[in-house]
Amino acid sequence: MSLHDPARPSEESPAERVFAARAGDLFQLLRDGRPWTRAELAGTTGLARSTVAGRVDLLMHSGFVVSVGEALSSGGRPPSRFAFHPRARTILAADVGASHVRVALTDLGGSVLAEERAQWPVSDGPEAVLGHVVDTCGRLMAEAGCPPERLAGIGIGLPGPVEHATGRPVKPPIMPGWDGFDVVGFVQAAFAVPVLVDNDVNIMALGERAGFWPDVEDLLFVKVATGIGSGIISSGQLQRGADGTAGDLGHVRVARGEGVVCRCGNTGCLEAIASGAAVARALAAEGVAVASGAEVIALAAGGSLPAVQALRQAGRDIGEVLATCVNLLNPSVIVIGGSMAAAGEHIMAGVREVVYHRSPPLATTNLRVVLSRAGERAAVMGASQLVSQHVLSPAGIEAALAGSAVGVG
Amino acid sequence: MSLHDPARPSEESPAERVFAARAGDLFQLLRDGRPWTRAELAGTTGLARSTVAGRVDLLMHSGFVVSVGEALSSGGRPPSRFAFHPRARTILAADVGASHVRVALTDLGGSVLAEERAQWPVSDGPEAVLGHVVDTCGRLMAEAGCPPERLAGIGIGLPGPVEHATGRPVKPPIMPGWDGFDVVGFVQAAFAVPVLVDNDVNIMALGERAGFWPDVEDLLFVKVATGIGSGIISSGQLQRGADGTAGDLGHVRVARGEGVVCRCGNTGCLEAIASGAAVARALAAEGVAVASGAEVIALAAGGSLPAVQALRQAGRDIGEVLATCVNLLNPSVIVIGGSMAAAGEHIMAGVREVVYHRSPPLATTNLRVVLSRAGERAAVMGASQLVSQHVLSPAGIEAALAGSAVGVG
DNA sequence: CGGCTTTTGCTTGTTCATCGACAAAAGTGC
DNA sequence: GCACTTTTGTCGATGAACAAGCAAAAGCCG
Repeated sequence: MSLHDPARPSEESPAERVFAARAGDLFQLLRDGRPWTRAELAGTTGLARSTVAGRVDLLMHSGFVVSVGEALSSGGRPPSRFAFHPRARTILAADVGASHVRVALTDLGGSVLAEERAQWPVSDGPEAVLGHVVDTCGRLMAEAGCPPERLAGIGIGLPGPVEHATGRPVKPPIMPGWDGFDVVGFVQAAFAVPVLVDNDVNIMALGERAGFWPDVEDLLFVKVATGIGSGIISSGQLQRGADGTAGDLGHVRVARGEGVVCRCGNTGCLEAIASGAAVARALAAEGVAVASGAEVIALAAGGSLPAVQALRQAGRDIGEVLATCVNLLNPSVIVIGGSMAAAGEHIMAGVREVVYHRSPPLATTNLRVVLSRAGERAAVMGASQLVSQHVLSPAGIEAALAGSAVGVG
Repeated sequence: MSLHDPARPSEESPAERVFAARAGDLFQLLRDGRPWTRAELAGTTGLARSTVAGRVDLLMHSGFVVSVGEALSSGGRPPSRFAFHPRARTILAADVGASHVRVALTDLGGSVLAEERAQWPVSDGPEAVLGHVVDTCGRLMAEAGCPPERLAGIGIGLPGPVEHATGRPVKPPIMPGWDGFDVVGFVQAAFAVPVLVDNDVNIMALGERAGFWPDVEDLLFVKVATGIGSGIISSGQLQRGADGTAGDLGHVRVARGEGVVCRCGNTGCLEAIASGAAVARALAAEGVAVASGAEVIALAAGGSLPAVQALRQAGRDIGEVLATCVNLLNPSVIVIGGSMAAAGEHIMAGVREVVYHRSPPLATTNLRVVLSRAGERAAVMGASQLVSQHVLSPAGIEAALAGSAVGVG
């Protein structure tokens, strides 16, 4: 802040210390993963060395922080260094898609330790699907030799609107039987740990950011697959909107879709002309034998000109909507993900072409439009992130410290 | 949170108290304006009565809280009640428009105590315009008999992109000479108080929310005047985007604008067909003698059918873009403001027509599209809010308490 | 190999916030 | 008018957090 506040003339010694009152706050400094010495911590927080030493002791006993050898000596005894230990606990992350379920075991840093994917239609209903999730969770834990008390929490992504606070799906269009289902309760019957649920696109945005854009405060993740959706991170925070339906790009109207009927009932929706299914349909109408978005991608990879052109056009259509998003949200990174992102540069070229042409110069000088780097793992990474955000927050650490100290592997 | 955290079995007495550690935090409870008794505060915070009593004493000495008589006795000594005292300090709020300057003196609750408006083109440059602002500020303070030490801060809205953190305009299109100007420094040379600067549409959103939608977390304020812009409040927080240009609705492409050249150089911008100037131009081309948006409104008020139709069409065009915003941001309230909002229901009818037709049912069941209630005062109310947010935050209150205690009027 | 430097662990004393109790104040109800 | 109830302000006690000081440990440097 560049503000001048006349109330405080110059004596700042007591006010500066407001910072790290508890061990949980001190831990936030260590979360960056870099090793710290006690002296460095004392210096940046302004706390006494003895205080810092006590806090660090506490954190090391809980296992969240471990010693990582010594730093170079500067003429005297070398300082010992320690850092956040992501392996202190594990997280179960589940990505429930329209027709598949992916479950991963990750550490607190989001690194995937084990993973399993299965075909499983979400239309089978919550008990069946979540039953499978719970089974797989148990199996992954057992195989990895991870005792239950090491489990920090479970994150779950669902392919529809979710009321994040309660973890219940809200009138999801493609999840029959799931409306209002108590996902948290069901899962906690098997694992007595925090369970966090969110929309799949939202957690993909979280995952992509946590893994590859940690310093970006305004990021838009666009999922292009059977449908089209987005997760919005503004001011470093996931934005869910009033009803948890924010980021619904699929049913935004685009000029070129005029007259095309969408599955939502309206006409002109982006999804009706640029989703994987829509592109395949358009090509099939031209006489090209394709039945799905995946086949279009395969064709384009093989050099088929119509397929390449169709993908590029889909990119332009998406870009049309993204240009509006840039005007509206002014993100610094737009990430294109989802299964259709496998078409790589074909779609990207179309997106970039329109976005950079249609957006105001001030908002595009710092704008990057990139392909997802997390790929298929974006969702489980995000689900893991959802949990680690919760568990590693100052309050979460305090709670863990107050509870039993769990040993580290 | 409905989360089950096994780390804490049942003994919650020390953890519950984490809440209100300082007087600034306790003050946040009192900010609602309702009167509280000490017992109520102790009950909701879990603090001891004696502790609460001390905090309240501190706050009353600073003047931010005053006694407001006694509550009804329930058989014993009646409890004394106290509440936030908005008159404890005053705020200067300036709304710099393209061709006018409005300066208001408000209290901490945002109530306007005195106000002055003058024609003053922003193109005269920062020294001239801000010189006028500072002069007017001084005059308002003197006339209201407000001593300098009662002034809590100054909020300023400017008609262009502003880097909020530094208070400097960033390449503003209609403010020659203002690019990068140190607004904060200039004003603080005259008044040694916090000075907060932001985009005018952003503060209008803040003002509308603070005054009329205090409980709404997701609000979109749309200003329709010479240009078209918006201020976005998501998760209760003003969203400025990566470069401070978020909410720029004016240059979003709309289908009906195809081929119409906008002042920004692109074609198809919303502003080129739906702003006050654009509507007037369109009517003039049809042979109706109008030169400005204000004249169109006057004509429509007089019953001119072409004017009414033109306004309604502008509403539809704006609604087209707002439907996209609803998909993207899922707000619970959209407020239409700016000078063209004086056309009232003509524009609103068009907006509602399209928004409710084009947006998904889940996002519109709780959506309200309303006219600005703050009207011309939205900007100064928002500027005031910008300052009060800063000053009445826990940290702000702590700082004020640490400084000198100022008497109350 | 010994002096020097730097970190570390421990201990001690101080400070500060909070709590609980108690007596005075200020009402109600009989 | 008196007993009872409820709030209020004050006071001492408790306990946690913190800063400072000191000796030991563990490396550099000559």
